[in-house]
Amino acid sequence: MTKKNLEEIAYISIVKLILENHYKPGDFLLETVLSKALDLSRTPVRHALGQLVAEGFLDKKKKKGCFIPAASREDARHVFFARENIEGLTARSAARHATDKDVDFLWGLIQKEKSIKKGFSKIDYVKINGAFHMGIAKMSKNKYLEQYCRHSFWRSHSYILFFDNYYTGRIESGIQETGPRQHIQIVKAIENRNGEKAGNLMRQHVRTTYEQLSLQL
Amino acid sequence: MTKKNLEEIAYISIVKLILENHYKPGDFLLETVLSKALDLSRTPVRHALGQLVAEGFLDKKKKKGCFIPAASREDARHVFFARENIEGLTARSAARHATDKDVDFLWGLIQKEKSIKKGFSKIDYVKINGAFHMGIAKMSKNKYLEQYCRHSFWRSHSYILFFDNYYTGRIESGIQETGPRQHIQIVKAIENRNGEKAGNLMRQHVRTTYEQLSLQL
DNA sequence: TATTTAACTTATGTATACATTAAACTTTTT
DNA sequence: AAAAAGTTTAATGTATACATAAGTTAAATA
Repeated sequence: MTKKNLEEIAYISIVKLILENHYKPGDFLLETVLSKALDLSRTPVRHALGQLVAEGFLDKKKKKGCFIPAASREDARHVFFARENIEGLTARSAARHATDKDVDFLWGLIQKEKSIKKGFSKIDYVKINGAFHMGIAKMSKNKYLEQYCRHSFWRSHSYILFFDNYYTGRIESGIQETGPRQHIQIVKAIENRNGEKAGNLMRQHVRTTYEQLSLQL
Repeated sequence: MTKKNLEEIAYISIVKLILENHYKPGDFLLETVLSKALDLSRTPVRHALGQLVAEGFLDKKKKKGCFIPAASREDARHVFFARENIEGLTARSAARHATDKDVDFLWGLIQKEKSIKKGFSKIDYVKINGAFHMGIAKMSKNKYLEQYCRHSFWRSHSYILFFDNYYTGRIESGIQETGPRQHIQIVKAIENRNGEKAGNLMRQHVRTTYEQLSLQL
């Protein structure tokens, strides 16, 4: 891996903080505070925050600072609607462009997912789930779809993280069962190079996620 | 309009330079050169370039600089594929959420478009076309779709601008005729709140644009 | 007391000097 | 002459001092 500069370190560190749920919607991420916390000067921190704003992961108030975007039922509906459709497209494309190696990679993730089910670790689950969805996005071999997919995936995920009883077993018939099962079906469709089916299953999968989540919103 | 700071001025100026076709794919946009040209310090210029990279409008080579992304037939296919599908979604959503005022706004653009047809000004055409597509994106009332739409629209547009005989009359039966005609049909579908039709027409419209463009790639 | 105005605070916004490094160039070595 | 090693250069990358303005608190006025 190519040596990282401070801007990249700042970016990664801030994303990590966000993903680890250090902030809630509306919270400010101050340059001054972050630069002290990360032991960097303001310059790379500011640059990283700028990226996150440009990418749409943070909002910004002029002369005031960057903050976690407001969460609302309506916004959640919008993200998931976008995500459902875009991931439908990426899955369809993936089925058409995936190599055998790509398919193997997905089966590997499924295995990992199964092995986690018992000793339930939320962090691992999020990681594997992310790898699954981003992996398929990548297999679409279309960098635009991949970009939009990454964005809507992580934006939607912030809801899942924020309402984090999603993963903690409070939902009895929830993600622990349906998620992995749907993942398997999607991989099967991709393996069979059945684009329409893969797309529809993925759409259904994202919608399921949304429906389970929206119960708690 | 709220007073702009230098970062915003830098951003707008650089976008303007790109849209006015000062660069071709592969060209570097150097901080030092731009800051001299725009009479700003490097700081806001650097920030603006960072935004454009984060948004995916520029690529970046570490320690080397930002540059206009490479153009290729394959990349064009990818952008237009993404754009066709996303704009299909925005148009469908727009038909469902547009107010009467929104529809009036679109008819207004159609009028302007017609009035331009004679004394043919490329700049005006690009502006109105942009307003049309972005207007519909906004009417989807979904900021995620709008964001992805804006991105794929402008990325695809860079092909149109680069191969700029697209607008200059070299294409006999080209955009001058089909574009406006298709725009009218789309607005009609939106006016009738027919989402499916609006979506399909928009997809068709984007595909037509691509097909006419790809003749020259 | 309510309301405007003024000062203050704090974090961003900006300029600039200096550090670093990818790539081009030059020299040396085989 | 080709390849390797060393040098230069030209741009980005970084730290920091200072400028500015949004938001807040305090004072003055009606």
